Amino acid sequence: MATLTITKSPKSIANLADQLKALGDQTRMEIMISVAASENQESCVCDLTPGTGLSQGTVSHHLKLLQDAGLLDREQRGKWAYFSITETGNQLMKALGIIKK
Amino acid sequence: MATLTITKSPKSIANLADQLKALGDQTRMEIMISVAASENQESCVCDLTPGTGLSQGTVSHHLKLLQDAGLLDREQRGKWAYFSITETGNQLMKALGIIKK
DNA sequence: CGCTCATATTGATAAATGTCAATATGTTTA
DNA sequence: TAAACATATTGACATTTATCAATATGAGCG
Repeated sequence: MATLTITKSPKSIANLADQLKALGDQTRMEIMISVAASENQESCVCDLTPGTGLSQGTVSHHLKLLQDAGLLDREQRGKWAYFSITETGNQLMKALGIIKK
Repeated sequence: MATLTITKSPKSIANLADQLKALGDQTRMEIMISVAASENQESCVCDLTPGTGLSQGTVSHHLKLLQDAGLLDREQRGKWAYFSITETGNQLMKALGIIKK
């Protein structure tokens, strides 16, 4: 027998695979980092769009994917939609060593 | 400024995104776990195929993707090709809490 | 209320991905 | 060397994905 132990249930494995799928994309990874690195750990679409070189609609689409994966939260404040890293997202980014502390 | 620190270079970020993309798939995640959990942390295609419910060719394809992402090593021994988790793959699986120790 | 601004959605399109069946490659064995 | 076995590759196909331009939605403001 192997000395290691599988620590996750099939369900959480599937869930994790979904999260990794969301993060396993250059654009979305950059978005997550950008949000994490921004003031108050939150950004609106208008802040995120320029850095990607993509259209506003496309960025909105990626944000939705990250949101669906449970990695980003969305909050509407006035005209702006603010996206912030969820606790899940934070844990994942930390576990991967992308962000520290 | 955010209190957190981005700890990776753009290049290693891209590299990590590639690894996550490889792991962010139910089938490939199961393959990785299966390899990790197997005797000597290695498996041949014939051992891995039945569990997936997929054709031999398809499993071979997924194994190649995992290999290309640097998560699996391949070693030919006689007629069999043995796949084992690379150090990189091991670190990633541990970081994600999929395997322990 | 009508305008403007920020974001979301839609429809279209091209590219990437997952899959299989069939075939090719490479290795051992008779 | 021929046959058998394990794996890889190829070609085809359906599905998913990334993307944009255009349009819709929704919120504040004049």
